[in-house]
Amino acid sequence: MSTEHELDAPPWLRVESTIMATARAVRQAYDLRFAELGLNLSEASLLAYVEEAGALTQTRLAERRGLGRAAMGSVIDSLEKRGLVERNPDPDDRRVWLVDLTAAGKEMVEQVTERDVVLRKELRAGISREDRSKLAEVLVALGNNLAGILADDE
Amino acid sequence: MSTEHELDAPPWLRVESTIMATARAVRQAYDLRFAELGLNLSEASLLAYVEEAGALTQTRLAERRGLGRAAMGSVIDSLEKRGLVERNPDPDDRRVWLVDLTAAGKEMVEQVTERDVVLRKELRAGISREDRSKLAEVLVALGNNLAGILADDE
DNA sequence: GGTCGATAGTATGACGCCATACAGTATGTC
DNA sequence: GACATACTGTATGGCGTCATACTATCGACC
Repeated sequence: MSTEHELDAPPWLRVESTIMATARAVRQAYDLRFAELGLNLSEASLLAYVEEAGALTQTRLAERRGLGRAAMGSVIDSLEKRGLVERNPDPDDRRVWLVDLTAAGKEMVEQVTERDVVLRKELRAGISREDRSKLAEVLVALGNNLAGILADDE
Repeated sequence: MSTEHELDAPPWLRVESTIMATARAVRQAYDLRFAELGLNLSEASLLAYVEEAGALTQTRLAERRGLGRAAMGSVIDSLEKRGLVERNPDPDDRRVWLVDLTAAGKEMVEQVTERDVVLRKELRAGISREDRSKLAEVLVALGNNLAGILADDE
């Protein structure tokens, strides 16, 4: 099996490294495909998320998308500059912004989705549904172990 | 199945995001455990790799560890400053350095390996060998698809 | 109703990695 | 041998993310 060497290799060539390398490649591939739209992966995915979830505060968005609040703020900044997203005040809490799509943002989401569908099909080539399911399952288990380690050690 | 939502969720919550989040957590966990040694993951893994593979040029190291040459250079810089690694000239090629461990570096590798063994055991908790094997296999397949995409689009 | 601890968003500085451009060196060709 | 081409390592600037510290605001308790 071609992956056997991955598992029997010393730690530094192992699954952990493969995960990180794959993550970098995923980002590159999405960035490449979204470049025509003037977006990167973080921006495109936030647009699509807001369309689905509706207007949310920045902290909620950060939590759900797995980013820090500062990082989320800067993604929103750049989308706002391009007029794809707007910050609306929340009448009940003057600390927060409710981030929502503009009309231009809604149009952009369609472009993003089109490209995403194509890219995902290419990524899935030769990988069965069960394989993908298993991948997610094991990654989640790994993530849980990692969360425990990070929490325990403070 | 608890991961089902991952796969049926919109693209932005899917396997790709999980991969990237897991990659970040892996880095954090290793960085945390190596912090006592004054090392981060990149530095520790390079030390261990050099011990295994012997003295190599920076470009070879970069290729095998999946980094760019510039990034590899700066990892070596910081290890060299701490006296864990040394750059020796290659008598046959004045362009290159042969990067090798110092005596202090060899001692450090033992510390690194100890901690790595412990950490890997924790990471593997509840994940069978077949699961890990499958994980690597699917990640490699995904990586190949990604490499094709990145190459095709230039 | 004032005060105090929590929370939202922002500013700043750091890190790891990348891509590009550059100077020095090697190698193959005429 | 001279020259063009390829390759090594480094410098620089950019990107995305994080951690920390700060201000403004909320909510609860005296």
